[in-house]
Amino acid sequence: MNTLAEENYLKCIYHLAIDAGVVSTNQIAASLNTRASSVTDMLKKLADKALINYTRYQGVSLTDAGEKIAIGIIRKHRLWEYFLVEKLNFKWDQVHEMAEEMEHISSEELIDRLDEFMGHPKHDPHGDPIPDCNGNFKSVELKPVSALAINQCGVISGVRDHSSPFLQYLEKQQLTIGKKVTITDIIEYDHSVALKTETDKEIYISREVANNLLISL
Amino acid sequence: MNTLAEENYLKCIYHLAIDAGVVSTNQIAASLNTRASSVTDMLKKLADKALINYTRYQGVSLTDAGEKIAIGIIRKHRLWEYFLVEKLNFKWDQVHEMAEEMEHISSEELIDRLDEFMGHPKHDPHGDPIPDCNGNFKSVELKPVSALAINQCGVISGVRDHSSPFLQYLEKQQLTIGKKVTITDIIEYDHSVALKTETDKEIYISREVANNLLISL
DNA sequence: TTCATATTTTAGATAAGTCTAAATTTTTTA
DNA sequence: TAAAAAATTTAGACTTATCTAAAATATGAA
Ligand SMILES: [Mn+2]
Ligand SMILES: [Mn+2]
Ligand SMILES: [Mn+2]
Ligand SMILES: [Mn+2]
Repeated sequence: MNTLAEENYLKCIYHLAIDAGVVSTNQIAASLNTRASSVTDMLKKLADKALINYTRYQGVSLTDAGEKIAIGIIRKHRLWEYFLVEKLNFKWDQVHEMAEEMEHISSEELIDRLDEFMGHPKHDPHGDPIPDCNGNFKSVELKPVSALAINQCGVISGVRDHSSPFLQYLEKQQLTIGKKVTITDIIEYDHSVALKTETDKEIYISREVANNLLISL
Repeated sequence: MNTLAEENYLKCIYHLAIDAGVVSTNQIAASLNTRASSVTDMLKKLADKALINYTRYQGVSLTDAGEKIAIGIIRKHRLWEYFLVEKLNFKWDQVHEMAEEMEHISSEELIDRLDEFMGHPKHDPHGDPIPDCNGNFKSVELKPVSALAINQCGVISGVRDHSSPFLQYLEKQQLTIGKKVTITDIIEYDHSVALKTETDKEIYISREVANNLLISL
């Protein structure tokens, strides 16, 4: 099978390609905290294994085989995150690093049984969709709070920033996945936003937070 | 922390030292399916880290620090095996290889919460004791069936051979952990043994099986 | 006790994954 | 469109963990 490093590169390329399509060497290097020269070395190896489409200086994309592997790893990552939160009572800001290790446990049968044990969850603790055992998942179009207008309402369904400080902040504000919110005000001056929760509590968030908090309408 | 290879060496030395005290280079090489020269290289590294006591040509033993790490890995291995059998419904012959990977997941908090989630089990699916979060466990003195006399009885509490074929065979014979058995006959000619279960079913096992099936009296 | 054999260590290579520094190619800017 | 800047690749080196072959040490049988 594939090494841990190869799996991490494939997953990284998959995530970067969601916005960009073709992914550059420097993007990968930045995302994996490594050097561009190291990335080039690995790209050659992945291209030899037919997991990416790669032409020198032109960036890369995943082949179908590469994408399948990447989605498999993401499935494992998200299922383990769900397990850690739902069964072991970790907070949503504590699980990512552990899942980074657990996503490389190789057994497919293990992950399928874990999936079944937890009742085939559709979303991980951060609202991201969990691919099924065939790699299928539907991604709902989400909008950042910053893209909404006054009086629009929706359900908190995802985050753009997965960092611990951001997630902890959201939890303290009770802005967690599944909560229904309505935009009550948008301050022109600094683009900060006022929200109302179901319990009519009013919460003010900065433009930065509004950019990273995703809503389904 | 320690690399995966280092952890595997420490665990291996721990297991070999249970019988022998001091462990030889060749024993480790045989157990890890590697070459004596590779073992020597690693022993130097582990000695530098003060995890083993090592003098050239004289074999090795674990230091307290090394033993603590080894027991921690064994704790993880056995807890994951328990999880796989009790929560994910794997058979006892299917879990060892998966646990070999999972025992290297680093988080201590994860394993402590897993332990709690499962109600602090005392033994893994093969009857081996699970160390607690301080590394403590009591190992009961077990005897192979081959060491018992006619009419002696006891409870199946462990196995010496953890291979899939052996465990599958035992399961088919319903000779599983916790079953109470009584020796009804010992054939002088080939040292095979006849056992009686609680349900008065009579089972004949070879000397080899009798050697690998452990009983607590 | 001595020598043949077994065990262990050393020497020198290899592969994976990473790095720095230099060379090359592409892109931008003037 | 030609130089400057940025991006990418190549060259060569390092670390970890492995290997084979040769050398060193220990062991045990005569
Ligand atoms: Mn994550
Ligand atoms: Mn997640
Ligand atoms: Mn095991
Ligand atoms: Mn076990």
